[in-house]
Order: sequence, then structure tokens, then C-alpha cells
Amino acid sequence: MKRLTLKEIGEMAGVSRSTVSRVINDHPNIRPAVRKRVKAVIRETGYQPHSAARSLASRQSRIFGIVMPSVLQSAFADPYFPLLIQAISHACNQHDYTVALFLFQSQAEEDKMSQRIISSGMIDGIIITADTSDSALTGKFLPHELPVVQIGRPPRDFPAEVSYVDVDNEAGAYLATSHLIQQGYRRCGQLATMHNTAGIDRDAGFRQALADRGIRLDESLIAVCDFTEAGGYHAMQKLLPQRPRAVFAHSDAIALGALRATREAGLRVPEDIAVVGFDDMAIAARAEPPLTTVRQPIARTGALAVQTLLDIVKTSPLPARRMVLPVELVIRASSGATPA
Amino acid sequence: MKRLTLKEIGEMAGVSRSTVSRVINDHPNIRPAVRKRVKAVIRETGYQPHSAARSLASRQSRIFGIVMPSVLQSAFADPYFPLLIQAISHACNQHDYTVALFLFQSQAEEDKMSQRIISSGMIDGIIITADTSDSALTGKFLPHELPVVQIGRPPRDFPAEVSYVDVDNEAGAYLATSHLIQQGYRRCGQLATMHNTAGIDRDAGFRQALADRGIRLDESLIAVCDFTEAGGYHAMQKLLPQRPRAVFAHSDAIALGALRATREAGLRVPEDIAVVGFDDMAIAARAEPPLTTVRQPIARTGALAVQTLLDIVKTSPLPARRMVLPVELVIRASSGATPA
DNA sequence: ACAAGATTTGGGAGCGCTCCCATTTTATTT
DNA sequence: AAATAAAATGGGAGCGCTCCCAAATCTTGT
Repeated sequence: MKRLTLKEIGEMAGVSRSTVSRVINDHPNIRPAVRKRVKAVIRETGYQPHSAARSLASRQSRIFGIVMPSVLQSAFADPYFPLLIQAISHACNQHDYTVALFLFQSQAEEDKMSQRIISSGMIDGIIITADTSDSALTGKFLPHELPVVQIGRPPRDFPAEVSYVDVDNEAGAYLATSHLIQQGYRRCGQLATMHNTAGIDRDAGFRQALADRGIRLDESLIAVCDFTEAGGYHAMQKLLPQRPRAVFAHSDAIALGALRATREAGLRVPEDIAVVGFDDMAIAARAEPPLTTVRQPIARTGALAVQTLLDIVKTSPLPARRMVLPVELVIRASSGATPA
Repeated sequence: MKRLTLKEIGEMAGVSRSTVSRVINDHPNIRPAVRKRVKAVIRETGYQPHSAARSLASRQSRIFGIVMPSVLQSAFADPYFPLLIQAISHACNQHDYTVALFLFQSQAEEDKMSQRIISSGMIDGIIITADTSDSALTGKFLPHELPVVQIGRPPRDFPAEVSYVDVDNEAGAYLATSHLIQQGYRRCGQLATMHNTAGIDRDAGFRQALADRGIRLDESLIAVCDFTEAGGYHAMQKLLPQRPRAVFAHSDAIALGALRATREAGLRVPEDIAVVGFDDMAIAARAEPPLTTVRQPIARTGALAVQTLLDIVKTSPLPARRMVLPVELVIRASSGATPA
């Protein structure tokens, strides 16, 4: 089964290779009858243009890369990343782009690969999922002509302009915390992540909500942890002796850990302690009790990142876009609200 | 910052583009002094060969694809897949291959993309993670000259020869069940998945272990579920009235659900019911109680799949390889064993 | 019916590399 | 030292496409 070429398709349809190329690339100025005939031949033969030849001639690979620095590796198990990748993949499929995945396990790997990504021409654009407050990776990619979009905002002191797609973490945290306060809880704690911009913003929203209600924050009610269930569990164990009446967890996984720690301490949720999470993963609804949480639009985040890359590819440079998507509070039993 | 080309590198090093090409591709018959000089120029300039040009001329893309059919989409949240992808990615990085990820959300997407994958020449080989007993996807890819490796064995009645990497599910289940029996439990149940070859094999191992000890299997002690925590939870709730003394769960996530259901029923693990899982995910060790489980070598699975693809690419056709990796029982508290 | 213009089509050139053969250089043998 | 073999290098051809310009065809207005 030999590869078919443009020329051969052309011969079969009685036109030149240029005309076939025009049909494939949806150029105008083709007689409808010709276009139809060519399309028929393409369909019958199952012809697919050779992608390397295409890339070489057009200087576009139609491949977008997702990079994930070594720091995030462990977090890959968090359902957030699979969902994000799924969303990105779906958006790429729809635009006939292919997704290349770059996971770096070490600094050396990261250096070697980023060099390749930047200057082999294999990648048309790249989505960086670097939620850490150290944006070294982004800095490495930015100075080149390669389109870059970051997921999550860069740190405030980040020197350069980056396009990014973020969710409104601060508003989400504010919403969650305000809700707890409205439920009558005043002694609100936080299971916070902190080492990433999302965590920093969520912390800010949490504090603002308390401040706006004139509640003085007891700093001992904040426990720092990573984004895992285990992290939430241990942080909550540390927090329990301070007797919080409610906690805002920086992710659903953390909240789940908190639920477990609370249960093991013989306390009930929400009667003794109210819990609110962040993400609205599928497990949140199935938790015991079902988790009140802040829903973030992961699918839209991915789609928007891809769209931005597409826009840059189409119209080149483009001033950096900062996109912040709204979030939504989903009220369930864990925050003690009587369901409406 | 214009792209450098082979010719330019050649001029800088005082040699022809052919010589530079030879240096880059590690050909023999280059004077050491010349090789060194060329390498120096490459290093200084950060030159990277243009990948499309390379692919076009060499007819190799140095890209491997991972495909995941729509059926598995939901399972993507299971930590197994992220770990597998990580392993594959790592192996590819080491061999200067790039990973393309193809997730299909619908049949239409699947059809369109597989056509592209098969005949655009963009992909040198493909790893199919189709653990379902319906191997339609594999069947689609196999008849072409594209190298294919499947993760997990194909169904017994699968007509064609496929290379695959599997773990010894049957032996693992046998080990787990035998262990339970040795701990003195005779009334052993199973939280089984069944709709995939792994599940079928694990079921077989479970049954064999009982049979070998002359224990008659009570079919009501088998509950079918999917690979999720929630699935395990509900299946276990169904099983509890049958009063099993031990259960073998087809995954750690399932086992975790079983643990939760058991705890909620006011029973203790392992005093009232022993539980064994499968996978040995990180959470298994941190479960309460720590989970006895069957460890499967996910990293090796991924590495072996990549290696097989590399071998096929290098020496073409190659008779189908069936690789079954050994598993290992990891004994923790949930099966009632006193740690050695 | 004919010129002028618009639309459609064909083919050359070139993208940056690898492959192969011819040529040059170097090493080995007599 | 010449003859021969072996090693090292250069350059043409071509991978299959896109881009662009020129040629061919079709419109339209008079």
C-alpha cells in the first residue's frame, strides 16, 4: 500500500497537483464541479496529505505542545490535569491540530527538550501548565517566536508579558468563604496551598471575605498543604486542635482529606465543622457528605488556551491576552446549608 | 532570529552540509577533528535540525502516538493512566522521540483521527491503551504498516496478531487470593470489573486460587463494578449482606471504596473483613488501614511498549511480541497479616 | 463580436533535510 | 615510490507539499 501523493490524486481527478492542494486547503476560486470531483477522489482513496511535507512547505506543523515541568509531576495524579489535557486534546482535534505531550522528569530533561521544542519547528505553539510561583519554564519559552499560553496566571513579579488563561481564584475563594460566614460560621480556617499563584489568589479571597465581614483572622487557623488528599488529611489534623468551625480547602482532594480527618476525630460534617472545597470534581458530589465547592470551568480553560494559540498562529504576535474565567459556588451538604 | 540550516552550520565549520548531517546522525567515517569542530558549532549556535525536513527526507517522524478510545475517557481519572503516560513519555524522551496524545471523545472523532494517524505519516508507531474486551480500535490500526503495541492483552478471540505488553493479572489475583486464604479467610468475595481483559484474567486467578484450596466459590460473593472508588463503594454495599470475610478488589480505587463501605457499615478491616487491592498506587500505602495489594510495574509496562515500537521501527515488521510482566504481592495491614 | 477584466488552472521553485554516488583524501601494500 | 584499497567528504537528486506567477479560460460591457 504505497503512499498516494498530490500529483497522483490530481491525475485521477484530471487536474494538476496545485488544484488538488487548493481543494484540500479550502482555497477559493475553484470551479464547484472540479472541487467536487477532487473531493470524491480523495474520499475514495482515503488520501491524507503527508504531514511532514506539508509542514516543511507551509512552515506550520499543526501540532501544539503541552508542557508540564518536573515540579508538577506528582500533581499529575490530581484529576485536574487529566481533565485539562482532555479539554485541550478535544479542542485540538476539532481544529485538526495534534497534541504533543512533554512531561519533564528532571531538570536535564527539561533543558534538552525545551531547546528542541523551541527550535526544531516541530511545534506551532505551546501550553504551559506551570502553576508554580516560579515561572522559569515560561521564561525560557517566551523570548522566542513560539506562541505560548500559560494555564494560570504568572507570578506578579514576572517580568515579561505572557498570555494566560486563569480562573478567578480570588472570587471563588471569596464566594466560598462568604458562604461559610453566611451560614453562621465565624471561626473559619483554611487548608491552603500557597506555593502557586492559584493558592495565593485563593488565600487573598479568603482573607478579603473575612475582612469584609469584619472578622479578624486567626492565623493559626491556616494550615499549608499540597494538592493531595493526604495533604489535606494531615493539614486538617493539625488544624483540628484549634477548633475551627468551618474550613475552606484549596481543592476538592484536600477537602476530602479534611473530611476524613474530621470523621476520624469523631466530629461530624457539617454539624461540628463545615467544609468547602474547590474544583467541583466528580468526587465532590459523591463525597460523604456531598461537598460544597467552587466549580471551575476546566473544559473552557483548555478550549480557550487552544483558541488563543490558534489566534496567535493565524495573526502572529498579538498583544498578550489575560483571560480570567468566572467560577461558581456549588452548594451541597458539607457547608451546612439546607438545599433549596 | 532566523532559522539556521545545515548548510549554514557547514559553512561556519568549514565543511559541507552532508558532513554536518553525518555528525548529527552519528554516522561513522568522520575524522574526529572534524566531528569535534562541527559539534562545537552546533552547540554554540544551539542549532536544531528542522524536524519536518528531517521527517520528509528520512520518512520517519520520531513521534509515537498514544491513543485512548472514547470508552476509556472516564477512566482517565484513574491514576493508572497518568502514571502510564508518564512512563511512556519518559521512555520517549530518552530516545529522542516525541509523544503525541490522541484522546477520542466520540466515535466520529475516533474515525477521523485514526485515518489521519494511519496515513499522514506523522506518527512512527502507536501505543493503544485499549483494555476493553472490544478491540475495535486495534483492529483498525493493525492492517497498516504502522507499528502498533497494545497495553494489555487483546481478547482471546481477537483475530489478528498484536504485540502487547500486559501484566500477569491472573497470577496477581491468584497471589492475592491465596494470601487471603492463607490468612485463614475462606469466605472470599470479589469486587470485579469483568468488561476488560485485565478483569477477566483477575477473575480467573481468583477462581483458580479458591479451586486449588478446594474452596467452593459462592457466586453471590462476586459483585461487578467499574474501576472507580464509587464503584467499589456501591459494589461492596451490595456484597456486605452476604457476609464475606475477605474481598479481593480489582483495583486499589475499588478497594478504597470497599474500605469506605465497610467502615460505614460499622465493620472493621481487617478484623471483620480483609481487603486486598490491585495496582499498588501511592494511596494504597496511605489508606486506613494500609492496603495489601498487588503491585504492577506500570513504569516498566510503558518503557517496554516504547522499546518494542523502537525495535519495530528499526528492524521493521517483526513477529508480534507478547510480553507479560510479573506482579508482586505487597502485604500491609488490610489483609490481617502481622507485618514481618 | 471583441477587448478588457476577472476567474481558474498549471507548473516552477523551494522548504531543509537524507540518501547515494562520485570524488578527493588518506592509509596500506608491494 | 607507485599502485591499490580504504576512509572521508562534497554535491545532486528527491522527499511531497505550498506559494507564486504566468497562462488559459470564462465573464462582462460595449
